[in-house]
Amino acid sequence: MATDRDTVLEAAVGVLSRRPTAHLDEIARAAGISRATLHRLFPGREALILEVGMLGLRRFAAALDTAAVEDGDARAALRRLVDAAVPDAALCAFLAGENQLYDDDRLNDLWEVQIARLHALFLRGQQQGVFRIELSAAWLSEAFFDLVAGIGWAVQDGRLAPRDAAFSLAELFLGGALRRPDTTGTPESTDTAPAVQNDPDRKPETDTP
Amino acid sequence: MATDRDTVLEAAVGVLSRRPTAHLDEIARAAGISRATLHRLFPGREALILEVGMLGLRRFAAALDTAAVEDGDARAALRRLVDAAVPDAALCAFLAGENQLYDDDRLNDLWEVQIARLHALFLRGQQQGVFRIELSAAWLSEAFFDLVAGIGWAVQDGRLAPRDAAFSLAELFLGGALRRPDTTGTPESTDTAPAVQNDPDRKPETDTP
DNA sequence: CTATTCTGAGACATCCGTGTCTCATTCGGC
DNA sequence: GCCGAATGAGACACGGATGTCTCAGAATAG
Repeated sequence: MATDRDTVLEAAVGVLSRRPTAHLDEIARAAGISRATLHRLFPGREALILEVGMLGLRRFAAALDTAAVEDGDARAALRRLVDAAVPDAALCAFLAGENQLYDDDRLNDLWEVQIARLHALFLRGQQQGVFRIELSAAWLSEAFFDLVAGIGWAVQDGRLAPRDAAFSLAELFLGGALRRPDTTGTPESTDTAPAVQNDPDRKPETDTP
Repeated sequence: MATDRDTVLEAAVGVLSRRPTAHLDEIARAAGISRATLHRLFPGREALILEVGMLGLRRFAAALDTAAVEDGDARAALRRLVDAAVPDAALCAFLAGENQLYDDDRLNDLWEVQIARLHALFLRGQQQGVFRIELSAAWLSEAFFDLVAGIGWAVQDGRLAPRDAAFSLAELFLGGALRRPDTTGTPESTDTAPAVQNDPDRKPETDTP
């Protein structure tokens, strides 16, 4: 069944996102299968890496879809995207580290499309007056993806609790590190939760001890 | 002379930060030397990688020193750190991607020390009321380093102009992506440059076309 | 100008990961 | 309980990167 392949791919990500040069032995062990079965599922290392990348891009594209980033207020859309993308942050971490070494056309095209959607989101937000215009939309896109990857690494290594991931990402990226001098009555607290309290309707996610 | 070694190491970073599996041939060519000379300078691949990591950590430690992150207002200290660290962002990008695969004690110890200094800076800033306390100092440290690495990648690939690097990093990290509803009269614009203009006294850096 | 040192180019052996094979064992269906 | 399919374990050859060597040419000091 296809689920089996995806399970193996996710296990592979867990190893490859931290050590791109990991041997196939290690990946197979992490997936709980033998090297022979790994070879039966994927013709070779190159094919495995490619499929991991494709899985990551499919997940990120799905996150953009479920978040409906093309609709409505850009700030709310970004918050939705954070919630949708954080569960697959490990995949994104892998993509962030390895996307430049691919030379597969399908994957590169898919990558460009997703980045363009992210870019469009920030551009729209700037036109709406929601996002700052002093920072280019391209940089906002890239920095957002870098932080998603950082979330993935931090969660994977146990430095960040999964339940804090979405909040940490959204708050830092949207509001920055500086404490707001006075959060009462700021216009941006009208339709979203204020910066100083947790978003109550984010899903708690499973803890990984 | 030792400068020669560092020159080779910087060339190696330019290749390794994007492709950790690059062959020694490629690294030697990027450094403008032959593979034989590369072997004369560094006993082997492992030693080369290790020295690249050590160089990155030394540079980052030097940036922490010159920025005097232990002194004064935390926000101003962070801005100084940004200016000091951005020129070596490529080194930091390499460290961010590879620091977990080292098992050298010297390097790991040095790494821990620098991260602790960064952590202390954010903790101090939180105690001063400068940085937000809803985000843990550990996450702020990690996210900051991730963004420095992102700056390094973006500049290296030509997606971000070097002259915009420090500004983009400082503004996004400190202020976030959301447009401030009203920047006039905020206490945080008293001792540092306002958010919307570039820092005039940062060094311009050479453009890489 | 000469001698010393350093560098580049190439050849060579070695090591390690990969890809493929076979065979015993186990799981699941009948 | 029997049979087929799938899996795991191991062996083995291949390929490529690495490490080491030699030698010719260039650079530099004297």
